[in-house]
Amino acid sequence: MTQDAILHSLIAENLVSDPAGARGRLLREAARLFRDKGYERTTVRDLAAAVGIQSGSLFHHFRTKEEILKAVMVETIRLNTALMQAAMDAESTCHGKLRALIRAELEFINGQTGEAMAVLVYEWRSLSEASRVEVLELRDIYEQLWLDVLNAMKHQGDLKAEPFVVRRMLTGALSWTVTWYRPDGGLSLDGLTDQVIAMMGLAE
Amino acid sequence: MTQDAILHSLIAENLVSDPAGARGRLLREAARLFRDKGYERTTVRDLAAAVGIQSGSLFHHFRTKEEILKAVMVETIRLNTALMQAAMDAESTCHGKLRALIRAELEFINGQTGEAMAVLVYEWRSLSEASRVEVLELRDIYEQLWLDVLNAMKHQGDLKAEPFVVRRMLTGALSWTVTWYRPDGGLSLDGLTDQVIAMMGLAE
DNA sequence: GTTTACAAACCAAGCGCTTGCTTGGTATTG
DNA sequence: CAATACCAAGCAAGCGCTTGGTTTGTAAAC
Repeated sequence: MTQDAILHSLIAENLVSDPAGARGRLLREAARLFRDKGYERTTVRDLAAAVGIQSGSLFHHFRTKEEILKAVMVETIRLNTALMQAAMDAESTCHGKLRALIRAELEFINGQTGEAMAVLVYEWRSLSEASRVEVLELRDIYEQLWLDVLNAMKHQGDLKAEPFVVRRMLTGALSWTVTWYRPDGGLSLDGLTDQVIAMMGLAE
Repeated sequence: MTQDAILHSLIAENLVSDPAGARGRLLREAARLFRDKGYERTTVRDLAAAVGIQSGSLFHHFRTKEEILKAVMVETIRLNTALMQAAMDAESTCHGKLRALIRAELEFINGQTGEAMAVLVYEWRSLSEASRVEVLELRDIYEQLWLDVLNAMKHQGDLKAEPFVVRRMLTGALSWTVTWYRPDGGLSLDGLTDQVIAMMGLAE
């Protein structure tokens, strides 16, 4: 299944919004604004202007501003979990799977869904308690993909540190790339993935 | 020089505020509130209430709310740069220096200055352009300490990846610990430092 | 050792503005 | 001809910050 096929099957199941639709376009703009200015600094007037409607009209699509934030996060996790699962399944060895996970997450963070990923990582404080629970449940599924691979590597002796610590370190390290890495610079995404593998002393 | 001696010499030079004074106490509470709720969600009324004064009285000490944020950041960098320099100077080998840097940064993030460090890392978007320049200048000094050590290790062959990439990965990984690591749990700060070294394949 | 002078620290009140959101009505679409 | 999508206007609340006046700490003057 191609990335595009995965996206469209999720759209068909109503798990993510069609980026071409009104709702999808709003979520895309919202992600960009939330990342650039932060959720609190982004006003409903900003959001409305970004898609060319009046601020009041937003509330036909979402009951509250926070619901927009939650939707950005939920849809992003759903899509990226599916994409990541597919990327991992294509590999046979643990080493290959780990590389696929790192590569995929770097792509999420620095590619098309980058705005939304940054929001997911850095704006969870702005979620209400209820929304937080909902988002965390989805995140646990995503995280389990990582832990399964890292645990296997630990058993094989390829990994010296504790898997859950390593995953958390990688979460921080990879998400932080959004603040400094530019895909159009001298370092490609594959090159960046190589650097992470090398930093972990796993290069062949 | 002990950590306490370093702190007091900086206070004497008027580079950081005495934590016992009115200004110091406010900055401490501000750091806590900014970390817990974010800068935007924290109101001047929150800040004033935290130190037991009226909101308007804040503006005798700081001209704007943003000046409070800047002060938290600037004073934190100044203190931590001095502490880190001292921790590094106490080591002779590159490996020892790197461990000291990692250990020190983990301490900054998860210790007493933890609130302020989290603000420094995650709230820079709320700074005005002018303040940002000022803070970045101080940060460059701090970062150079890391790069010097990592460059030396690269030359010695202990490090396979690019120093500037490694530093940025470590920045993300270490600062992210604030979201999950609890010093009173089963893992000590030294243990956590060991995990980082092990993850980099540098354990002996 | 009391008085006087003065600045720093603070309070009570509130101004002007922006915020998220509501309302009542009008196009547009199937 | 209903449902959906939207607009124009604005409300109530909360925001950063200002203002005019009072308390408090301190140190010289008597």
